[in-house]
Amino acid sequence: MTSITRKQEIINTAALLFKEKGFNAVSMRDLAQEMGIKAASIYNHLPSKQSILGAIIFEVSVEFTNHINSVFDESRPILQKLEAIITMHIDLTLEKSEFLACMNNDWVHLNDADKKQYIKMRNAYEEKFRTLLRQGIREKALKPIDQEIMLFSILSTLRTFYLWYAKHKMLDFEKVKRDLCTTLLTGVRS
Amino acid sequence: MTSITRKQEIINTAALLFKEKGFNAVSMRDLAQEMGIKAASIYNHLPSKQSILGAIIFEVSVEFTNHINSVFDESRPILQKLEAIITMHIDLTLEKSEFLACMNNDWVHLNDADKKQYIKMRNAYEEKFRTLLRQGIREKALKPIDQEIMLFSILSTLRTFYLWYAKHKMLDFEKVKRDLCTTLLTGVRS
DNA sequence: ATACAAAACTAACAATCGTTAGTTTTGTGA
DNA sequence: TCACAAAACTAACGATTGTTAGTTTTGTAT
Repeated sequence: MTSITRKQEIINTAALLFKEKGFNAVSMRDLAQEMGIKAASIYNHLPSKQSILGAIIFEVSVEFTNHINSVFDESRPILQKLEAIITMHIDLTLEKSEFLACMNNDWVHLNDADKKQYIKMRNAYEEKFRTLLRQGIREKALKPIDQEIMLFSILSTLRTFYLWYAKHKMLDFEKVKRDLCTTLLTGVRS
Repeated sequence: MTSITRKQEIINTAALLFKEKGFNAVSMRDLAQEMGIKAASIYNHLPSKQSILGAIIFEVSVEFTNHINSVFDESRPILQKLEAIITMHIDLTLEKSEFLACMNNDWVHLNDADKKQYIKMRNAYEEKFRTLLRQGIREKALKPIDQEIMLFSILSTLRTFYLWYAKHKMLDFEKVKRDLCTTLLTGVRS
């Protein structure tokens, strides 16, 4: 199975380059050079440039979907569920920050079919999140604030966490997790 | 002065297109077509494609810099200053969301000189923000949480607020402002 | 009506893009 | 050693890119 490995190598390298320059600013020749081969050789492993982007994005978006679904179905207090989701975002950021960056910035450049599916998955994810927030408000665990603003505020922080991670090379992972949970859930004001 | 007006028209149109497809996915011919002219005609008003991007980005980044500087120098309680900054971000999002989108997504594609200057301004902005947070912690107005996490959490929400605004056509502006301040400062937990 | 500048045009350039076809090299198992 | 597949290569294609040069149209003030 050296083929799958080679294919995955290309995808990983592409994610790295896409993160730094953006999908459209990276040519197949750039990617090939980074791999130490010629551009045409890439097509022995993958059918198109857009398919590489698709592979990158779905690799993480599927993970997000699976994780929120399993958390959603557990029977735990709301606040613990929210903490679990936040932790999951942080974990994924640590191990696949380039993939997350691509997903955030370059999903617009997916082909029509992939884009449609991605948006569908993202909407489903947000809907699960919204449901949890609604439940939290109903149970008086959360403030009666507009759920959309809550959702947006938390998600935008989690989604761009990879930018922050790139700068601060994560000294104490457990403290970061704790502080971020505190900030997002109970705010900064004392 | 119809020249300045025409130039600004091109810049505004470019911001709109760049927001939707990204800098590299918009050709000069795309932009020209949107203006109802030919690509070459654009060069009567602006020297290059990158200069358009520069004009867009510095138009807003200068505004951000000026506003935080004036808030910084006022003598008001910390929490009021933070609220003023949040409000400023919301206001700028309302009136110039395309410009903000370009700044967030496409600053990487500035030419070297412009990019250097942009990063410098952004760092200065963040440093002022950090100083305010530090002061807030010292005065016990804010929780003794890692300042970098506070800074990142608040800024990432404010910076991507334009994404949210695009979806929810802002029914009650004052309520949105209030709820966002509450969420960012005191959190969602009741 | 004339003069002049603003702003559009046509035509083309060199470079680069994603991709294909066909061929050669490399590595592995029988 | 032979066969075969994996994975690289060369060469080229048609399209598109940002940009330039030179020319014509449009609008305005005298």
